[in-house]
Amino acid sequence: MDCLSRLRKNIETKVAISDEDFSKIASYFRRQHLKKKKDLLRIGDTCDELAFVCKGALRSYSMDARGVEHVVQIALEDYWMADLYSYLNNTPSNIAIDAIEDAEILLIKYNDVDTMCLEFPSMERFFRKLVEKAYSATLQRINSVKSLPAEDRYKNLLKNQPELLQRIPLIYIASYLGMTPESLSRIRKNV
Amino acid sequence: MDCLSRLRKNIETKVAISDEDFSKIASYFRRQHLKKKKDLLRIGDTCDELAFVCKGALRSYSMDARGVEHVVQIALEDYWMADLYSYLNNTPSNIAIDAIEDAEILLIKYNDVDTMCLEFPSMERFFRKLVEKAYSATLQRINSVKSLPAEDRYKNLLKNQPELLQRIPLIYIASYLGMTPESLSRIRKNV
DNA sequence: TTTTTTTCTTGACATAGATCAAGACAATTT
DNA sequence: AAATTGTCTTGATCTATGTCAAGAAAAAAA
Repeated sequence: MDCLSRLRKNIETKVAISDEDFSKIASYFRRQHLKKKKDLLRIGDTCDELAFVCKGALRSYSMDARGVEHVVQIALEDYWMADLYSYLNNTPSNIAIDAIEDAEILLIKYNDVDTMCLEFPSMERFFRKLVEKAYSATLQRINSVKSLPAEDRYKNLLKNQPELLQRIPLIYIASYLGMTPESLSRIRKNV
Repeated sequence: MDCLSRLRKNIETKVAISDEDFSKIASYFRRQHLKKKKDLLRIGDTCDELAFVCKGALRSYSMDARGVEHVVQIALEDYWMADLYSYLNNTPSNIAIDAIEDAEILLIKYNDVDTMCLEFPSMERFFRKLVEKAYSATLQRINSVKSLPAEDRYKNLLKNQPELLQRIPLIYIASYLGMTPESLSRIRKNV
């Protein structure tokens, strides 16, 4: 399936749109290919775009005082990725975004999101619902990082997002789950 | 300041509204008093309302397998609180919400949020921006729980939300920060 | 005020998970 | 195919933070 069809399908999981509206909506996006390991956003840059993953995988990560990377999010097909914090607060980003598989993405400027949402109220609704869902999932994740031992966090991922474990190197998964690769390896041996 | 004025001011930090529209918007909300320690939502119930705090303080928390409470969020005046996850997935809530200070709140049914947003596009925009901000803050929080030692998490809270430390018992703060009261006490002794 | 309950502190000890190190694979690149 | 780089595993050890216990202080209830 091509990039724009995926986008349309993704939007239509939440709101209905006409062919005519969709073609105008689509024109706000630009397509980009991102080779594995290439950056979409560097730490220190200001993020002003939102990415929709059509193919491949992106990850966002921060770096702590000792230079250790911490994976914040992993986005496979049909997921959206950005550093909202950097944009909303107009501050340099403290996270980076890169591709962990060759990726096809659609990009839209945040300013254009706002414009588009005024032009198409159903897109305003779409983004509200999209962010609501992402927000609620992230609160669940905070809760799991704080209240579950490493093994349970791994088991939950296995149950809820098995595809990640099949596609993404364990070093990234470990970091996403908030543990070291060594710990994850030992946990997997026991499960 | 009365409850509805606070609500209006909160909305107007993000979008403009006329007197006429606001009075219709206000009519979607109902006011409630919640005494300290009283529940707004119990674990296992389905959450179908969104709360705006006019006065006092709410907290949401989960309970782990051993019966230990984990504070997910603390909401002082002008903050919104709900278990979005329960509503969006129509599942029994795995978090509870109660008052940690006597509270005045405004409640609105989620279904009414959707209706209201169709009637007033600026409210759709308001909620999109509200949730965007909450989402980005929550991602930052995940990152801090995963990448910072307990002492740094405490220092960040001290810098960013000093009011919490003045008003809220440290047992809740500790849990919110993802540590035990004992650890927080020792950290505070050293800072 | 007195009593009861809740919150906070401190010490002794335990432990989940981190760190360090080294080797085995696996996947890219040349 | 060989060389290089990236990923995964395993063992030995360490450490930040948790757990348990007990008392002090503060707040709420009687």
